[in-house]
Amino acid sequence: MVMPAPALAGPGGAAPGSVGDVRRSNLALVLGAIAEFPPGTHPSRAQVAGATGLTKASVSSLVLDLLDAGIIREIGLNPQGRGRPGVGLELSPSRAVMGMEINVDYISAAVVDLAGTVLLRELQERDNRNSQDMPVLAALAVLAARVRSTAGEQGVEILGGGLAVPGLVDPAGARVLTAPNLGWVNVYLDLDALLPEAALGVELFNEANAAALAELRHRPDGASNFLFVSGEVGVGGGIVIGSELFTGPGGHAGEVGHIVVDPDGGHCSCGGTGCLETVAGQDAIFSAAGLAPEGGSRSATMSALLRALESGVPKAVSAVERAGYCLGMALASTARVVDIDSVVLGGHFAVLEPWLRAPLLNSLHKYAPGKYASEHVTVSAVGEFGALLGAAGSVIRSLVEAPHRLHA
Amino acid sequence: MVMPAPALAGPGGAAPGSVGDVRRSNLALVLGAIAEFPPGTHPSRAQVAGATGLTKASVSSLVLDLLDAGIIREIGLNPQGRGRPGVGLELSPSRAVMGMEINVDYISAAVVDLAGTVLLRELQERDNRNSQDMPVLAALAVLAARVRSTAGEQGVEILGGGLAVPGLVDPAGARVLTAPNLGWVNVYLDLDALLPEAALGVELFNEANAAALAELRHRPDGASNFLFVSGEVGVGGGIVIGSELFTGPGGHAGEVGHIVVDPDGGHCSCGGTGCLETVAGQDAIFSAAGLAPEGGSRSATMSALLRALESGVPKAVSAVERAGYCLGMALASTARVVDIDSVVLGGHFAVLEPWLRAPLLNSLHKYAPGKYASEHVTVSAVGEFGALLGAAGSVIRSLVEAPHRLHA
DNA sequence: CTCATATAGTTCAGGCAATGAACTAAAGCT
DNA sequence: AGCTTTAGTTCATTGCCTGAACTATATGAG
Repeated sequence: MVMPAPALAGPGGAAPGSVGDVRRSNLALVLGAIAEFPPGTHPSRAQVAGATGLTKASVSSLVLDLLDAGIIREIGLNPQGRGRPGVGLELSPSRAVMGMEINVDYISAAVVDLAGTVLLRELQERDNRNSQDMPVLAALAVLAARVRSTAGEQGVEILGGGLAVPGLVDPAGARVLTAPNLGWVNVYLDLDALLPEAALGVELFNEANAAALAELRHRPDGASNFLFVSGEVGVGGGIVIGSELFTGPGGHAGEVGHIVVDPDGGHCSCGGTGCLETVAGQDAIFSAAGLAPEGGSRSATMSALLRALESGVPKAVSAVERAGYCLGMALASTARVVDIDSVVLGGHFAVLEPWLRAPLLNSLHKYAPGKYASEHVTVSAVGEFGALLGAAGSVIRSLVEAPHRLHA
Repeated sequence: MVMPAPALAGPGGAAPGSVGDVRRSNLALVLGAIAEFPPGTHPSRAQVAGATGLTKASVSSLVLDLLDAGIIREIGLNPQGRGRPGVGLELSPSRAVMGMEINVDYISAAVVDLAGTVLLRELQERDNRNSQDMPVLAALAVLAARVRSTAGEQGVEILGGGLAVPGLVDPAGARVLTAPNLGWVNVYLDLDALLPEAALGVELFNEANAAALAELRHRPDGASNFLFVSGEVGVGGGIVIGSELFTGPGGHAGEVGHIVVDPDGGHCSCGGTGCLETVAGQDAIFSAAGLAPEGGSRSATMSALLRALESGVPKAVSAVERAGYCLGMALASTARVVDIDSVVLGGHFAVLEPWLRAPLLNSLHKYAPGKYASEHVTVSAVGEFGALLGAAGSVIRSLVEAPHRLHA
């Protein structure tokens, strides 16, 4: 397949292109090629040249810049059979990024190296329901500082961070627009306080979006177009198209939890009616299954639901079946709107998949025949740490795509 | 606002950037600046330099290339008050593109100059229902040749063309995958036969997508994010985000006609169940209104429907109200998936808007409160020639974005 | 009428980045 | 030991943008 001709500036972007942009672009190209080599194998400059289409001379020069910036390092030799062996190149293991998460029941921070490996992870239980933002952020800052200093003792430098939050966010403005389960509305987060003096600062992400990005990286099938649906208290989603997160014009695309699946249904927290969330959200499933969400923690209730399903309690089974069926309707509509035909189930959808799967497939077959093959309905590969990994991964990726931001 | 840093090659695209790409990119930047100047005003090189951020020297050189390629021309002088007057630049009026359309009841061809003005238009009635593709294409080729020669007599050269078809298309493969109302399934179209030896060849478009692009250009409010829904025999749609058509990974995004609005509804031609099209497509509305679509032409039936609405025939009114209400549900879901909050109604939705509007707004308010303001629900500005204009406009735009394709 | 001023557009030296060819380096094979 | 093969570097060349100097052409003041 022929690659599209590169375009320097978009049609709207009135940025003039100069020769320096070429270097920035090629720097990213080279770094990307090194990053995308199968883990364990360390490409030589010559291999990078082959992969990128650049000449050996250019690659040598670009690699030098990346070495100077400390983003990559040389490691060992790489015999190719005959001839002079190449010098292996890899992403520097002493540079890393911090993934952070604020969720309803906990806060968490992890150090992820540039290759995507989790070096350290700490989780701190904390009831953030209807919490104030300041204390939560302060607690997270303490946690982050501790993890950071542990990493520092191992010679790992933190370049930047990503924070995932369960709610609608405005990344540019560092604002959480609304996070119903935290009780936050339009709060500004002082992100830089989380990682003082980190070279790249801290970026903000929606939880489901971040998790979708983590899936992208860790999918065994290597799919680059899919919808990630995350069942939590609410139902979130992230759309990945062409290995990119599709955020829509306002940055809030993929909110599949609020697709209408029951025109005559009940009210939703979003103000709408008959949203998927009112059928397939945790509270909805619990109450339809006859389990009280109030008595005890949410995870305890989930365990109770699983026990009920295993022993075949009719009310529980039909609650989950209804959720699966309605999820299918929402996915059918989504397929039509964004032309996607593969789904990854996360959150409680992953846990409930054995019971959800059949009604989900039925429903997909009924409402969008031919769109989703059964093997394209899969379960999350990253599990509950998806948001954390995705937030970190996204920051790493933006670094790989614009390495010139690191002094070079 | 700070413009995003230009990126030469995408993350996936393994195309190396060389210095020549800078020129290509800047060529497009300059041409785009000239094209986007308010019609009637002809910018000077100095003004272009100001608008693009390039130096006067670079602009002079780039403009020279564009003049040589015949894409622009110098026109008159442009006094700026004091000082030497600038030389006006404009898109060449003697270069044009042909927009073509194959629809159920007609074929059509128009010549559109680079500024987007329609110079010539011919429409030929023709019943293409369940037609063979070859004769239709042959008839269109004859029509196109005639229009082209008329244009040639006026000194206008046709650089390329765009063909809009009511069905799913594969533009790269020049294939119509399925066009239910033409009865076409996976037919290859010999597009180049339509405009032999045109410099840029002929591109293929989905009708609703092309119409969406035409809206983009002709919208009085200048909106750059909206959903265009076109009511025809089927219900088509085109999503415009950031002034770009959003096509999705497979190129078939925006098929809002097959969003599920009635889970217990009837079968749809797509194989699904309860699709919007089964409620708001022309045949569905006609039959719910008690009008026979068989007796007489479709436009006659539409006239009958309008008369019935004007005299308040209850069945007709409620059929259209139901269509509007269900359209609202589909738009509500679409808003959630792609984060769009503005709609343009085309096709019969535009004609029926006086009766559709109230139920549509009610439904939007109920299912997606706060998403669509009333003033963001508007009627098509281009009318029935949208597909034609959009197909041509898209070809023009791709030329403006890659002018180096013309010998230069 | 002439000269100062302001703006448009061109010319030219300088710098930067990629290229391709020539060259050096370091292995395996015979 | 010598040939071959592959990795990586050096260097002259080319292309493009930039900024400064320069030419061209208008208005307006004296």
